[in-house]
Amino acid sequence: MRIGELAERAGVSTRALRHYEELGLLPARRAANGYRAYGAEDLRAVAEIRTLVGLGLSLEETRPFVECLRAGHPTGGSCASSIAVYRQKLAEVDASLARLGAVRAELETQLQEALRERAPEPRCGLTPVFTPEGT
Amino acid sequence: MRIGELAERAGVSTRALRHYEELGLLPARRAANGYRAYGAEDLRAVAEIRTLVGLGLSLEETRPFVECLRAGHPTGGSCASSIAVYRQKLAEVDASLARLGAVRAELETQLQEALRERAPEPRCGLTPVFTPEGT
DNA sequence: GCTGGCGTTCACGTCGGCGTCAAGGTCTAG
DNA sequence: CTAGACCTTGACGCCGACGTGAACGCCAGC
Repeated sequence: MRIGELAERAGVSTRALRHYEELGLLPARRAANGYRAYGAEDLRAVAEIRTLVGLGLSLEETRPFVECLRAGHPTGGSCASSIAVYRQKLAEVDASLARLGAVRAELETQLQEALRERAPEPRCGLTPVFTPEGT
Repeated sequence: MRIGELAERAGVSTRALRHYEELGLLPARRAANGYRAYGAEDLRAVAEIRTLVGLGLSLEETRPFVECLRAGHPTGGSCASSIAVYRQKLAEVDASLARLGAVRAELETQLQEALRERAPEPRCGLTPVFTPEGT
């Protein structure tokens, strides 16, 4: 399989594949004419990369997984280094969630405060009034 | 107040202040010698910017707030355009929270699955064993 | 006058993950 | 033979928010 086919089957650009190769994530055999030659295991590797990137890992962070696959393990997550990355990422995501939750609360507070300032005399008991600025 | 003092009092770099000026966020008066001259309202503006950036807004998104301040309003959030940004940001944060929650769940799943693969024969009933790879 | 600490503008570097040319080589079908 | 569809390497562009350095001006104190 050449780079175009792999790209299409993996749903990525050829540029991306070359980029992965530059990073050493996806070393390619070469045909006699210099064209990159890929196999099914490479499709597997690219799929693993895209899945993990989709979960928020950087390309560098996918390296243990890809190397794990290349080492013959059934899944990229079977190795200790991959599991360490999972744990670390999980911790990072938890931290992000906590921070984002706090940010959300603060945004909500600020918004309500701003709304109070702009509506100093709310007419209670009336149905909500259409306010063009609120769009 | 010159740029160095404002930078120190606001807790940002002079480069950042010049960057804000480039963006038109922080126009500065000039002294006779060409030095930028700032007042208390500029300190206020920079504080507003930093607070909002801390909440995840881009510099561009702080523009309505800064202009609101400059227009003489008591707070940067008093204007309709600022409130719109608040609402939009809140929606974005909610989306991020939802997505990040899903990602967290998926990471957790993958981690557990990976752990199961690596420990096919758990010795039940024993106290947890120290596993150096799990660090 | 000279040093040192401020200020000025200009402009390139950084980080990640590629996009997008440019200039060419390779192979296949007509 | 030639078009055109693939491939190659090399290298610059992009986004945001500045960092960093060069080369220079301004001003206070000694």
